[in-house]
Amino acid sequence: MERQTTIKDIAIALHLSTSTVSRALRDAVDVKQETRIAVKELAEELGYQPNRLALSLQNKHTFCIGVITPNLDYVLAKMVAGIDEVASEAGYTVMVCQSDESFGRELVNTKRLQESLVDGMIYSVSSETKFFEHIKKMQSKKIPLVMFDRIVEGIKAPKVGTDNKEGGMLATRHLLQQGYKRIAILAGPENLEISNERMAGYMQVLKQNKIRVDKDLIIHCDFNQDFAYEATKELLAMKKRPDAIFTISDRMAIGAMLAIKEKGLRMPQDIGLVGFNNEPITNLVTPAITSVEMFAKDIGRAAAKLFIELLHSEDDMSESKVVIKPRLVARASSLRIPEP
Amino acid sequence: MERQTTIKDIAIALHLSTSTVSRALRDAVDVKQETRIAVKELAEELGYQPNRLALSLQNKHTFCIGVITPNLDYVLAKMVAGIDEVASEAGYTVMVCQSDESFGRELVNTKRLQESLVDGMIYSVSSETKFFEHIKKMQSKKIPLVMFDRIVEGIKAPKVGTDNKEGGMLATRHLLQQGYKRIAILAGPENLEISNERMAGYMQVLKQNKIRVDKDLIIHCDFNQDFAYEATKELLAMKKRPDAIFTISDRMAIGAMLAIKEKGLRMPQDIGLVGFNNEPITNLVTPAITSVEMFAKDIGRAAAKLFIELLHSEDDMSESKVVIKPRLVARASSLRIPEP
DNA sequence: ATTTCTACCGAGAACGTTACCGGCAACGCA
DNA sequence: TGCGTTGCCGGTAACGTTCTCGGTAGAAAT
Repeated sequence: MERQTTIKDIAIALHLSTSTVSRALRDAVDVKQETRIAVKELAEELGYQPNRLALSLQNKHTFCIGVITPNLDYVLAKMVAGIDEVASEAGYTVMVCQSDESFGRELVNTKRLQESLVDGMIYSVSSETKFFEHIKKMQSKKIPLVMFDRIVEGIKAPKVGTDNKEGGMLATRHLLQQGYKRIAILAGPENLEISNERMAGYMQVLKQNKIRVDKDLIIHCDFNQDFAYEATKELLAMKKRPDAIFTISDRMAIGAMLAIKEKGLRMPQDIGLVGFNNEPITNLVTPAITSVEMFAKDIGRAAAKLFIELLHSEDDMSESKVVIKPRLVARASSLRIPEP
Repeated sequence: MERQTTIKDIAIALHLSTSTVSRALRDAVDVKQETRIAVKELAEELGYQPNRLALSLQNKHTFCIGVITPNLDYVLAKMVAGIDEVASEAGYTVMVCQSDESFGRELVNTKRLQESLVDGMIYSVSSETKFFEHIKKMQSKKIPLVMFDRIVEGIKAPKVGTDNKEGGMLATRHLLQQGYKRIAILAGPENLEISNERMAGYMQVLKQNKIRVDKDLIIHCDFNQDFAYEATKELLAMKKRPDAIFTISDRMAIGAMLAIKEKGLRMPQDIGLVGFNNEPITNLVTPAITSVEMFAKDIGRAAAKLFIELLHSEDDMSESKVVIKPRLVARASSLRIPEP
C-alpha cells in the first residue's frame, strides 16, 4: 500500500499550516474563501482521502458497527441485509462476524470486535450460548448494544424481534381451526428464548381451548433438519401419534416432512404441518408448507435504527423493545378445510 | 463508552515509562523479568486492551479484510462463511458489504472500505457491474485485492472460482447422455463472466457432439426466479420447443420448474432440467433437480488463504488463480436412463 | 584504574488528524 | 491616537502506541 497523501502534504504545497488545511476541508470557520478553494482543489487533485484511523483515534468514534450473528442462513442473512441497509445509509460500516452457533467463536468475535473499537454491537446469540457474562462485561464498559432476533431477556438493552408467542399462537390456532386434535411441537434449543416463546404461544392456545398439554408431544431439538427428521420419526411411532406438527423453523419442517413422507402419511389429510420463517422453500416443496412469516429484513432495519438512536440518545433506552407482529401464511400442508 | 485503560496508566502506576510498559507487554527485549511480570499483572488487573487504532495508525495495518459481495444468498453466504473462517483463524476481522447487485452501492462500499483502511479486499462484482475503473483505481493505490466467484478476467489480481466451463460441460454432457436432443440454456447476465463461461461449456459440448447451436435456445436473463419463469414459458411456447433446459443457477431452475409444471409437462420424461449450485432446495422439490455442485465454502476458504498469502508475499501474484472443479449431482429432474 | 560490555530504562518523535488558544493585521469608532 | 472587533492563520498539545536513540549503572575485561 502506497503512502496516502496527507493533510500535511497539502499544507506544505500551499505554504499553509495543517490546522488551516484541516479547517478548510471541513468547511469550518476562520478560513478565507480563496484559500478554502485552493485547498480543496489541491486535495481533489492529489486524491486526498482523510485517514479514518487518525480521526477515530481523536474523537473515539469509528463509524463501525459490529454485528454478531450465529449464522448467515436465510432469516439471519435477511436481517443482516436490513441492518446493512440502514447502517450504510447513516454512514456506518458493518463488521459481520459469524459465531457459527458456537459459544467459543461468539466469545472470540465479541472480544475482537471490542478491540477493533466498533462504536457498538448488534447482537444475536448462538444456540449454544447459555451464559452471558461476555455480554454483561461489554455493557459494563458502556459499549452500546442492541439485541436482535435471538434476544436474551436478562440483558438490559434495546431489543428487536418477532412476537414469537404470537407466532406460536397463530400456528396452533390455525391447526385447531383445521380440525387437528393432537398437535405436537418441535421446539428449538431450550436455552433460546425464541423457542420458549413460540412454545408458550402453543401452550396458551391449547389451554384456551381446554386441551391438555401432553409432554410427550413437546420435543426440544436443534434447529437442524436431521434432528427434526429423527424426532418426527419417533413422534410418528407413538401408539397415539399426533395428527399435526408445529415446527419452530422451516428447516425443521423440512426434516419433519421427509419423515412424514417416508412413513407414507399424507398432508394435510393424515397429518398437518406448520413451520416458521416463511422461507421461499416452503412454497416450493410438495405439498407447500404453511409457515409463519416474521419480516426478517424489517427486523434488521429496526435494529440498526434503534442502534443509531441509542448512539445519539442521552437517556436510558435499555427498556425499549420493538416487537414485530408475524403473519401466518397458510398453505397445502395444513389446509384441509377450504378457507372462507 | 468509558475511557479504556491505557499503557500510560500502567506506566504511571508502576513508575515506569510508556516505552518500557510497551516492551514488557510485547515480550520484547530489554525488560527485566521482574518488571515484565509486574506490568503484565497490572495490565490483567486493569483489564487493559491495546488500542488497535493507535497501533494501526503506526504500522499501517488494520488486520481487517473488506469483503464486497453482491448478496448473501446461499452460495455467496457460504463463500463468505469460508472467508470468515480462514480470516478469523489468521487473526483478521472481516467487514462484509453487500452491494445488493447494485453498481452504485458497490462503488460506495468500495470507497468506504478504502477509507476504513482495510488491509485489502476480497471482491465479487455485482450483476450490474460493467465498468471496473473503481477496482483499477484501488489497484493503482496498491491495495491488495483477491477476486472470488464473480471474477473479472480483465483485472490483474489473484482469483478464486469454480471451473464454470467445466460445470457447463458437465451439465450439457449429462443431458445428452440422458437422450435429450434440444437443450436450451438460461444463461445469466451477459456481462458476468461466470455466465459466459458456463455457456461456453454448454456450446463446446454441443459442438463436440456435432449439434448445431440454436440461438433461440440461448436466453440471457437475471439470476432471478421470476425472469426464469417467464423465459421458460416462452421457450415452451416455441413451435419446436426444447426437450431440456440448463439453467445457470438453482433459483432459475426453480422458476423454470414452475413454468414446466404449469404447462403440464413431466420431468424427466417430457423435459429435462439441470441447475447450478446444488442448493439444498434442489433435493427437496419434486422432482429433485439435478445440479452442479461448486463447493462454495472451499472457494471462500481458498480466497482468504490466497489473500493472506498475497499480503505477505513479495512477488507478483496477479497471475495466480485457483480453480475448483465442480461436480454434477444427478437427480430425478433429468434422469430418465438409470445410471450404471 | 580505565575501558568495554551488557542489561535495563527513559525521552522524544512519529503516525494523521483535530481542538484549543494565541497572535497579528486591518478596520471601525470615539 | 488609542481601543476593541473581526478575519484569518499558526503553534502546540493531544489521541495511544511503537521505534529509535541515548543514557546509566554495574559487571567484566584489559
